[in-house]
Amino acid sequence: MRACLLCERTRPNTKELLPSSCPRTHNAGFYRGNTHALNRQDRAKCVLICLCAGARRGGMDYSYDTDLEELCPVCGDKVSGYHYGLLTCESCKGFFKRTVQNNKRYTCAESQDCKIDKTQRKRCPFCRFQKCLNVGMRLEAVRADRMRGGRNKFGPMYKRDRALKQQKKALIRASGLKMEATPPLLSSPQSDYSFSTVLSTPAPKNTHPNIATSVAPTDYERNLYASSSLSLSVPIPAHTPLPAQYPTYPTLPSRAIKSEYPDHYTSSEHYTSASSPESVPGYTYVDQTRVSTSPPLAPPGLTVPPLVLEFVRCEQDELQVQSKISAHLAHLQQEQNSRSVAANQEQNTRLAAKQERLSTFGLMCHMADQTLFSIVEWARSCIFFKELKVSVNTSESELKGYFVQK
DNA sequence: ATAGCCTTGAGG
DNA sequence: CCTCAAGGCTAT
Repeated sequence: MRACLLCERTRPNTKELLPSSCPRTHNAGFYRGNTHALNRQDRAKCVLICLCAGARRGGMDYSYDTDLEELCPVCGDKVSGYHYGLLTCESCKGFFKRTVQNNKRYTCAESQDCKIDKTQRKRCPFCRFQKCLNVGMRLEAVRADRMRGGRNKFGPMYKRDRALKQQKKALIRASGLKMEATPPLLSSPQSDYSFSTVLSTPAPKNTHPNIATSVAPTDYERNLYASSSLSLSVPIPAHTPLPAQYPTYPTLPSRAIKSEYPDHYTSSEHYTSASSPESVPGYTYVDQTRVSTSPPLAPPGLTVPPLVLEFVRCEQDELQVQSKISAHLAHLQQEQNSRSVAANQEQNTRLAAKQERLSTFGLMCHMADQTLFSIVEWARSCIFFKELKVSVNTSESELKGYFVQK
């Protein structure tokens, strides 16, 4: 018997139960030989329990890095780790795996807009799987060969996402300590920068017609899309905008990996004749390690300026932004495919070719627009934007009219 | 069918 | 050797 690395209570060195000390984690399965190697979620449980019992190891506080506040973007349940591209709960992980591995097809008895939350997630597998895809779960992360263990190509993405979240936490925690000592400078109702607040702030009801109206938003989603009161959000195609049963994603020529399941989830054959074989998209994986590095962590004791905190608060979750962009690009590509087919049907006349060029140019303009809107949205979500004075030459209504129009 | 727990194994 | 995200197993 040796002491637990975390709570210093005795533990067995073989796989046997030790129910009297740490009932949820000191049991079989959480050990590996003599190493007492807990994975993150188990460590989180153990730390939580041990903290509740007043345990500390070497005076160190283990209340950080529990991730317990994170909610599954599909059903709002507690996440258990990164699964198929993003942080999800264990049940949605299993559901997604079963669906893809067994090539399941579901139908919705209602109007494909069922609410998916922890208590109702079993009701409609169609809408649940739809939501899995919409929030960004990746089909290609399900292995066709069913090989266990190891790592996939999403590792760097998970790592970077985790690092970003840790940095946010560190900044927020640092600010929380400083904020306790000094009165808040900001008059915003969201001037509480505690971790739990940032992750699950109850937000105003989403007003965007394309976002989460067909699938009821969880707290997680409400937080994600809460930044804008005007309709500046990049729309997420929910159920109807995409022709396929489930959304499709664009293929990029480099660093693109395709789902190992060449199935109906990616195909649009049932819904449109516009798709050529090469237009049936795969799934794009962007190597996040190539993206420029994030600002460094705030050293302990450093006072973080409120402005920096405000920018951090406004920053959207990277994986969510990615999935939004992917979904939108898919929609654009679908439009383009339709136009291409229309052009072919006109026997490749010069007029059709010209139309094709124009549509491609239009697509590019559209993408540039969306990029600009995203930047504007980010800027608008800062409370400092609201404090800006409207210039003499431009009335506030004109400005707002511009943004609403966009 | 679901969901929680367990095993596996590449990569760090 | 450890981590953790895959797949597998199984009670419900």
